[in-house]
Amino acid sequence: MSIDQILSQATSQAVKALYDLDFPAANIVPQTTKKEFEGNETIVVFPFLKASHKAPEATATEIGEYLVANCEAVEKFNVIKGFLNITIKPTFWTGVLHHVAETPDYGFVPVTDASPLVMIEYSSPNTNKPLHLGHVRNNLLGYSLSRIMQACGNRVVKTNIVNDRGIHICKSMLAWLKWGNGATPESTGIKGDHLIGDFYVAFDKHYKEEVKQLMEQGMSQEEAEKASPLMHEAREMLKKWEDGDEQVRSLWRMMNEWVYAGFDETYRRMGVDFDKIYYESETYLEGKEKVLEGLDKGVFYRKDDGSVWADLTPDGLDHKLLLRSDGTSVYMTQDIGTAKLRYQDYPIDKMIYVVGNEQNYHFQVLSLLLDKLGFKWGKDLIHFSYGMVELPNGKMKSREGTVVDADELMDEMIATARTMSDEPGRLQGVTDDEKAEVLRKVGLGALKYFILKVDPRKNMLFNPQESIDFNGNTGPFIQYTYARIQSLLRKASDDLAATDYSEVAPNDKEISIIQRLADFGAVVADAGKNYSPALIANYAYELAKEFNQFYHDYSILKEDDAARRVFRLVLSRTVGDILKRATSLLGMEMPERM
RNA sequence: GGUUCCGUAGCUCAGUUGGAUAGAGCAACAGCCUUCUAAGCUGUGGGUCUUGGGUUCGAAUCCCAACGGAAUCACCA
Repeated sequence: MSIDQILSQATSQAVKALYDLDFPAANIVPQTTKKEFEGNETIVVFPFLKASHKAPEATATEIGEYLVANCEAVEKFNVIKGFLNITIKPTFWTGVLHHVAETPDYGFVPVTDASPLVMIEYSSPNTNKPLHLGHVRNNLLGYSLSRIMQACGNRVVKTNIVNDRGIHICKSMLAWLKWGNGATPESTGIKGDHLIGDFYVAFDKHYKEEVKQLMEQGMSQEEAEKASPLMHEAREMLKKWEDGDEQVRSLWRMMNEWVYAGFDETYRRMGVDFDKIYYESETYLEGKEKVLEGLDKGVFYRKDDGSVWADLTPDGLDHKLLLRSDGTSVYMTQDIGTAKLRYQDYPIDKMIYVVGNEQNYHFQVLSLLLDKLGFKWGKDLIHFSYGMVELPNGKMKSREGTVVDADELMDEMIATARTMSDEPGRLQGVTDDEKAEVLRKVGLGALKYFILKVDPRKNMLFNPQESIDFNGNTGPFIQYTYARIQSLLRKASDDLAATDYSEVAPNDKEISIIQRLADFGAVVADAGKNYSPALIANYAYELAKEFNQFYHDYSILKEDDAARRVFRLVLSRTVGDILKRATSLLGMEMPERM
């Protein structure tokens, strides 16, 4: 049982004994005492005043006296206004440290076959261009979330729905046919996804040119866009694709393979993966049946022109189109189809979609529709809605060339890590391979932490000029702290298990670190409940920071008292363990030295 | 215009079932490498928590309104 729980229960008993007040222990949440005051844990007594009929100070004092008399862990207390500051017996904290240090997977809830099954959809790229900064945020959030949900005791299935069909792919294909001269990733040495992206840009360039010329001939922009022969050809191609034209299909397959090879490489570098990949080309027809089923059941209705709609006005929303008058699917229909397939494949208890906040409305509607169609997880599906990544001069626009490419970004991060590590004395005596590995971990760690430390819901700013910092509240700072601890442990010759440190009384700084270590479980649970990797990131930073201060204040290896020395080494090792475990939830890797 | 989200230091951000004097990092300035890793540590300066009401012992946090910003509101995906 944790200290918090002990105090909650004891306080609950105290108010019952003193004031005959039934106050559930679950509603009493002790807080860590602020640094300016003496004590470890603080209980706010204002809620008990009505029952005690006494002033806040008197009430707090009475409860404090009760706790000292009846609660084993409590040493003493002091009262300031309505705040009861409790000091826990120092050796009690040593026991807490021992518990955290000796519990494998402390803070993680074990997963069994009976655990709820959570499916997380993330990434969801289009196959006509390489991944950019926006995808990076999506991928990192999605992957981190999957780790967190797993740590909270869920079976997790990571899934990716690849948008591999549609007009955008045809644009790239058409451009390749027209101006590609048979270029392949092999012949050009360009990564497949980038090659396709280049053709997509080429199409757009020529198309814009065409529109411009048509407008000079007197058309309005709208007319010109409609009349464009290029766009017309692209649409023709899409039609042929849908009709299963073998030439178009084989070209499509070939180019998609190039893109997938490129994506795979990017995913691998980023450290994300998937358990199941769905392709829209295989699912986009599936939703129709489900919609017609809904039509039969009377949850949808048909208009005179044959189109099918859902009336969502009772839910405060609008009417939503589900099938066009020609019977074809729209975006929403496809998502219903994918939901159907997924539910056939897995017994899903909870579905999480990691998709940008520009689609909030879409998912609000999807939730209602899936619920109406009888999916048990439909009503409380989670749209993990994250904010846009903005650049100093506004949003990223692929057409204006202001995108930050994912591959380039990772390269730059690693290059920056290299210049930092070139300082004399750093990473000396390690092989080039090991060094490259450290640089990779640090560069990517910086990127991951930078993205994940901010509240996912908020838009965030990315400044490529200033790039990402490696000092202060950053991933490398946490990695550095970890590397330092490993160095310390390498130098400690003691057998850590041999010396009994249970009688060591920690000082304030040490208690503070132990408190934080013990908090880890609660932090993981909170992160899972709030779907927030940022909580983990901030926790890891605070822990690393506190340890760094501690590290500077004490010469651990030169400590004369053997028990104390072991105590500090165990404390250090445990901080390292927890840092590693916390950052693994962010997809970060810890280097043993840096 | 409807709906949703956001507004905290010069900048980027924490602050989560309402708690004590609102915190970090960056940037600026002043110190600390003969010591377990200086990607570090210590110190200084920096705030009308957008504004105005309300709820109460107590509000950055909850409610209402205004202002400012973002997203969305297609027989596009």
